[in-house]
Amino acid sequence: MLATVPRPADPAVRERLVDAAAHLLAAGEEVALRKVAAAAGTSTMGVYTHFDGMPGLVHAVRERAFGLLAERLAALEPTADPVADLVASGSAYVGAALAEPALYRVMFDIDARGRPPAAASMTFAVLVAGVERAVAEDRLVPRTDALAAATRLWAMTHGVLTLVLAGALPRAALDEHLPPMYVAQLVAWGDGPRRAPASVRRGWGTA
Amino acid sequence: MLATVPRPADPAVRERLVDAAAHLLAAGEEVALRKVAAAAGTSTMGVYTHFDGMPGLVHAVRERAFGLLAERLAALEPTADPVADLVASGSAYVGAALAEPALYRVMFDIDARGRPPAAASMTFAVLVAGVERAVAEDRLVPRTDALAAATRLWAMTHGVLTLVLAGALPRAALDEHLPPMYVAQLVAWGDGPRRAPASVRRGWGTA
DNA sequence: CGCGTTCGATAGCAGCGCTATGCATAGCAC
DNA sequence: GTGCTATGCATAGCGCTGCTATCGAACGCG
Repeated sequence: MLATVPRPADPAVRERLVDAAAHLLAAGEEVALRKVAAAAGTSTMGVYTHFDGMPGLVHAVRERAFGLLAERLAALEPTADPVADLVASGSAYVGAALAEPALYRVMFDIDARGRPPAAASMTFAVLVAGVERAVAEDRLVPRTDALAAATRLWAMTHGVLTLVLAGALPRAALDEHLPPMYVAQLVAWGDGPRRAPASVRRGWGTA
Repeated sequence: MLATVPRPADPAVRERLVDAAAHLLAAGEEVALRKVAAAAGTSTMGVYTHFDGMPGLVHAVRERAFGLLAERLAALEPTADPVADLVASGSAYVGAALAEPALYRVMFDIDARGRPPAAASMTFAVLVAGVERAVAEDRLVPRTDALAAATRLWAMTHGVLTLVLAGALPRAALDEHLPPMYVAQLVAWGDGPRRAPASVRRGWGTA
């Protein structure tokens, strides 16, 4: 039958391709097949042996970006105040996006049909853990589970961020709106639970 | 000097080009120069005489899309409850985006260097008017001006929406998260004003 | 009517992602 | 060590992209 063993692909080439793509992205240049290959010191075929064409390469870049973001968030030192820590986490998230806007765009590219990379859930897990800690210390509005609260914080941050990156809102909107949004969303300043009226509760997505 | 008058460009061609582009977008097909020109029954040059190349055509499509969205929102009949009207407005916004996801993507394409089209501010103005009405009837959290509240509602909706469109959140997230987010953000269920602690107030965007 | 000016059609260019082909090489059998 | 095989990687080419140079035709005015 099959007697011999295939020649292994060079992992360094793969690494260099992802590096090159990320570098082009950070430099604001277009991430094109020939450019990436040239910058990685290889030929265009490497993108097809190591990845599944350009979409595969971009997916790898997103994977790495989410991994780095998760590390960055997990590296934040927790303080005595879990709510302040959530805010710091959000601030770090925004800071990372502003530092490399093109990378953030690719990470959440709406056209990316492929499901978000595995590392994305790791990033989200960091946020959920922070919310759970705040819940454990009774700092949040009751009746809101950690997963839902984390999702909402994420969506709010992402919403303001993308509008700023798209130029629809000025950069100052981040400082102006995100803090009060966070507060209104999750912090209970000593008062009780609230319920939404029925008119607010239905008719959003699936009609 | 100049004695004669230039031959006028046919406005119908321009119209047909925008139509064709929007139709391709709605059909999920790629909006390519030759496809648009063929669908509009003209040549590729029309895109350069009526617009400034493909980016210009796309800009025109966004302009039209924002205009239609503004009309759609303004057409909602106001009820006695301004807060419920705001919710209905948000629901209509989400419905429009879900009906034509590709169009919504183009409208808020983060790569669009050109500033958002003029019609976008008209769409936003409808939302601001709704919030102002709620403010006038004392239905909102005090200390929040209408412009800021409208911006936050917009950002929240846009955030959840884009995450859903990107596949990062299930479609059910719209129904699950947006209503409580709206409520937490703007409705005062009979209690007083709140203030964010200093730790939450700084360090977001511009550090 | 004739003129000037612009529209819009055609052809070609550089670049894109992708694939078919060819060669060199890494690993196993002996 | 030697031969074989399967794979990684390089090259060339295809069909497509947006864009531009060129040119004939249509229009409005004097």
